[in-house]
Amino acid sequence: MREFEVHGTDIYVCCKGFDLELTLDCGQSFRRIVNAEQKADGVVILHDITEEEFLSKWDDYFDFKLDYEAVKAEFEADPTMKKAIDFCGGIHILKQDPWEALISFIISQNNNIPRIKLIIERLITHFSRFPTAEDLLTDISFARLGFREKYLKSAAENILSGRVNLEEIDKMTITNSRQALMKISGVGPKVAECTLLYGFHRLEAFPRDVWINRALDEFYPNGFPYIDSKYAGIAQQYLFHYIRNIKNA
DNA sequence: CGCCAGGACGCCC
DNA sequence: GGGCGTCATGGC
Repeated sequence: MREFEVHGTDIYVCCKGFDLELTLDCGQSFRRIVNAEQKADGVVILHDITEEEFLSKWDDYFDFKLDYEAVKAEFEADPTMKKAIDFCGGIHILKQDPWEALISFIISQNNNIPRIKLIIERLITHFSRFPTAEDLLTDISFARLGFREKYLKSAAENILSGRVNLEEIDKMTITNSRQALMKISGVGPKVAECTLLYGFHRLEAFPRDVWINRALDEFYPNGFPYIDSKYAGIAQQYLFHYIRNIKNA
């Protein structure tokens, strides 16, 4: 749980263990939408916002109200998770816009993070905003999406027709929400899971990408002990960042 | 030249 | 149900 103070147009937030840069650049988000800086351990300044904006938006975006120290304590009984948490336990799971998470993770498939960021940057530069469904139905060949272009158009069509309704998905059981998202061509189990975790903040969602599968094969040949935790997605994020970065260290 | 990147699809058996 | 080639693009 966080505490905060208002200083003019800035908000000072103190949230034990939180690491801003790690959270923003650990592969869950592909663009920076906040003007903020880390001042000390767990202390962050959010610039140019009001208290109302903090409480209605950024407090949820950064998931400041969940007690991550308690969540981590649950996972630390496992030696590999202990190492991962020591390495990157400052990560919070961002609560991003569901539409943006959906589109971003469709782009992410069989792609690398720098190029995902580049493609999203091209789209935003062209449309002067994160692309809407209508935007995506125009000529977007400039973005050089490759085979993913048709998948973005499928997403846009399904949203505009109402066949896929993000507001309804938000209220569904996770099993039904997975099924609903996968009605979009180009959305399989992994993209659906990422959309649920990072867009709908379903912290029990557990995306399995190539890195997580490597980590599971290497460290958990008999199964991941926290796969059914209500916070499995948080454990997944620690493991993901750990396995990706420890190898080249 | 090859292999890989926060996968999904279509086709095969 | 599982296995495998293919799909654009770009970095190394």
